[in-house]
Amino acid sequence: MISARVHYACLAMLELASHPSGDTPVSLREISDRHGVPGPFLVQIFRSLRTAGWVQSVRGSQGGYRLLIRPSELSLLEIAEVVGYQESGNPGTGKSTAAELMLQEIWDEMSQASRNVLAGIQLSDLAQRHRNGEESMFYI
Amino acid sequence: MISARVHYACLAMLELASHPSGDTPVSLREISDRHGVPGPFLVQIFRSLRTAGWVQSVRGSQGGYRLLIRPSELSLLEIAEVVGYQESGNPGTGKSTAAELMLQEIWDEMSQASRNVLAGIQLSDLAQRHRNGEESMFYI
DNA sequence: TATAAACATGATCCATATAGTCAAGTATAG
DNA sequence: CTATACTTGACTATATGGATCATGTTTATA
Repeated sequence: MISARVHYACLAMLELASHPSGDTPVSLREISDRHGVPGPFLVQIFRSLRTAGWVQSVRGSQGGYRLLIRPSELSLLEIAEVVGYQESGNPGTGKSTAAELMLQEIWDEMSQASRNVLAGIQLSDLAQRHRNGEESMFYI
Repeated sequence: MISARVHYACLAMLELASHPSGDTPVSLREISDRHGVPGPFLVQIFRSLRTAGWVQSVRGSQGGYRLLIRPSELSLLEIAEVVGYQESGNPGTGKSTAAELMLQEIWDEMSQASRNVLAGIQLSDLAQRHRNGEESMFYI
């Protein structure tokens, strides 16, 4: 359902958001080591994050990435989408029986339901929850 | 998001549910022709539906399939699952950072949200909606 | 009883997307 | 000037889903 790409991307952004800003940037190596993320794969993901303008790359020794955007202004849905969440719409796009259209509406509704979950969680929520251990504090 | 398999399966069950019971069974050919469903693919799908015990096959000439279950007792989620909706769980199953577990919960919640949509629609709802043209009458 | 209509079963193929890799290059701290 | 680390672009491999084929079995009906 959720691709590894999206999973890693959110993990990475959370890592950046949890890092004291103004400090030395976070290297891919750190993220790659801390969680089991395959190194070169992270590179691909960060390319997308950088294109989106959310992170800044610092080249050279002691380089890495810094967060550019306020974590409260970025939802998980936005992150997921920028690394390729659900490019291709649902099936059946093209034919058209009454029955098929009806089903199509349902698939859309479904898709919307899951997107709403992601849309409702900001990166800042994630970071806060992370700091406070594992207590569930989204819907308070 | 929704596979063609699931789409076709729901379409097929709707077709059976819309057919006067006690009448001659519905042949795969009819379904295949009416909507653009590739013939031999339907065979695969009906194998699952039959194994689930929801349809009865009638072999020989004039054969086809009959619905065995009450449409009000079957949800779209059940149909989707029997033809292989979301066998494999979300990614990350195996590792375990605090951050990863936290994300995992979110993916699960997401998955649950979409499943709830399907779980909330019975085959009978679908059939009724189909009869009454295209008016939305799910949440009344 | 012969034949055509249909389902039954199992194997197989192909296209696409995703996960993951490689290599050559550039920038920068120390 | 060297090690570290990002940049870019191409590339491979594996799994999944979609779709097909071939062969066999059952049964209505002419």
